[in-house]
Amino acid sequence: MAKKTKKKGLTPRCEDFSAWYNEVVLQAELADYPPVRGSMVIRPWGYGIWENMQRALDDMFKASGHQNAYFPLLIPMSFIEREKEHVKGFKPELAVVTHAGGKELEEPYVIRPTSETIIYSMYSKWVQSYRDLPILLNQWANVMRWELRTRLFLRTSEFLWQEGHTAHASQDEAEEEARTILGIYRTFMEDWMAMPPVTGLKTEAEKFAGAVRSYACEALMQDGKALQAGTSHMLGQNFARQFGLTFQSKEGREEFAWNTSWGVSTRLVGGLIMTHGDDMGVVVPPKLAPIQVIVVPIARSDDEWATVAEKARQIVNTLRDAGVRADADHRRHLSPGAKFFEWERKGVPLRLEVGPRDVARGEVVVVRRVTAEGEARKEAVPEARALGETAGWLKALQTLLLQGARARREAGTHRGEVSSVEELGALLDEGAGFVYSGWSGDPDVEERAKDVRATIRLIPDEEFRSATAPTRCAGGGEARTEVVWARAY
RNA sequence: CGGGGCGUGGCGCAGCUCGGUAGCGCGCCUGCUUUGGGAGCAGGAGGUCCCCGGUUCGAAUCCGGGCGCCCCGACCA
Repeated sequence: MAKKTKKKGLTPRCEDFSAWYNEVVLQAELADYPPVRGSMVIRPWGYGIWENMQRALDDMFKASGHQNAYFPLLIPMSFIEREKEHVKGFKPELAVVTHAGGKELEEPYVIRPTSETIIYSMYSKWVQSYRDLPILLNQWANVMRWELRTRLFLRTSEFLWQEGHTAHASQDEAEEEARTILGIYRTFMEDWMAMPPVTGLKTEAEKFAGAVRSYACEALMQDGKALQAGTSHMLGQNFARQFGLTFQSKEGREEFAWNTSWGVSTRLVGGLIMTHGDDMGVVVPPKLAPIQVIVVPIARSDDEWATVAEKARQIVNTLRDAGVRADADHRRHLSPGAKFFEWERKGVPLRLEVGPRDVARGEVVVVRRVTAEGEARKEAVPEARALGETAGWLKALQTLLLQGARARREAGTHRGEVSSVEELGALLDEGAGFVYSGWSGDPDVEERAKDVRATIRLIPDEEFRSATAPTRCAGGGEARTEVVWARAY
């Protein structure tokens, strides 16, 4: 059996993480390559995960006072060009529509790489007075950034995301909004994805093009690389100035509004894979799994099949009534073993096996996709108990995944004095993921750190900072702040 | 954008050096037997060999040109 597993299994993560990732995405049927370079088809299993992410996030946005809206795919080129830093950041990766209706357009349209410009131009129409503020909108959309090097979910030319865009009457309020959203992202990543990020502020070099400040969630993947998983920007009045987004204040003065924008994308699916996946395949946290419990009937004769299939249906119905996303695999042309492998590859958290023996004994065999230390992977339990405890098992699995990811993040975090770029590079070479160090604030250090492929991921928020602040700097100079270094996706 | 690799049934590949009937594994279809960790046997379907041009009696194979994709590095959610 070991031989067979080896033959049909995935490239082990320790051997080639990148190959493992590509294989797992294809073999778990999360996504596939379409005939268009750099883009992807998200298959039902992958899209199901994304839909669950969307639902959770959407609920959180709504609960915090945001509404959804939709803005156009095409943006006049002149809009993108209006904010100086913004255009600098995006110009190289724009896809431009120059022809339509059989004619060359007078002004080309860009396919949105992000929607700040068109949205704030609309806000300027809608806002006259401070009474019209704040505007708290979000849109679920696709965007396009012409990427040179792409990877399924992690970086594709077209991707799906949500982009929130808000306008406020004061800087404080905008600042608070940006921080609130960062908190929502963090909560979502921890509670739903079981992917605990570090949060903080981006450096000038790493911030969003056009923003005053960018905040981000950075998660540590199993291979020790950091993934920027969500960003929230305080845009100041940069866009408001360019698009005439003004309002009359209580005092009667005309003022520019303060904006924020924030987003997470289908990249999160990639993060999920690289956080929890193992050499058998994907592991989907129960709260995001399109199918939480897969019931596999096992039978020899047609008679047996009739019995177990009926039992499987009953179990599925009972679980569904209890709010569990359950399904049964009634395909008869596949052996049970083949089904086991398939659903494990796809990362379904729990499997219930129902064979003639089990039915006779009033039992089912429960199999966990991941187990805690000392916990049985497979056990036969009375059917009634299984049905009663499924919700609890799923909850425990969710917790277990978060604990595991937390432990890996801690194990991959290096704290202590780092006094040179070379030392930083050595630490990363030795397997460190997040390296905390002091920083002088000099962008030149960031430039030099590129030699060891390291970037400052964040100036971490208070709770992530080291107990004793570092005194030395990764790149020389006086330590003014603590930063988190990593090699990043 | 630089470097590397690859384009041959749905997928993974061999064949190419040395030109001559297009092959293997998996998958797929049919039938029978199976089913508690990737089922077995028998029969069967399925190909503009990436494209264009050249050489040749004859090109998957040799020559020229193009296109596409994947992987590794610099920039980016």
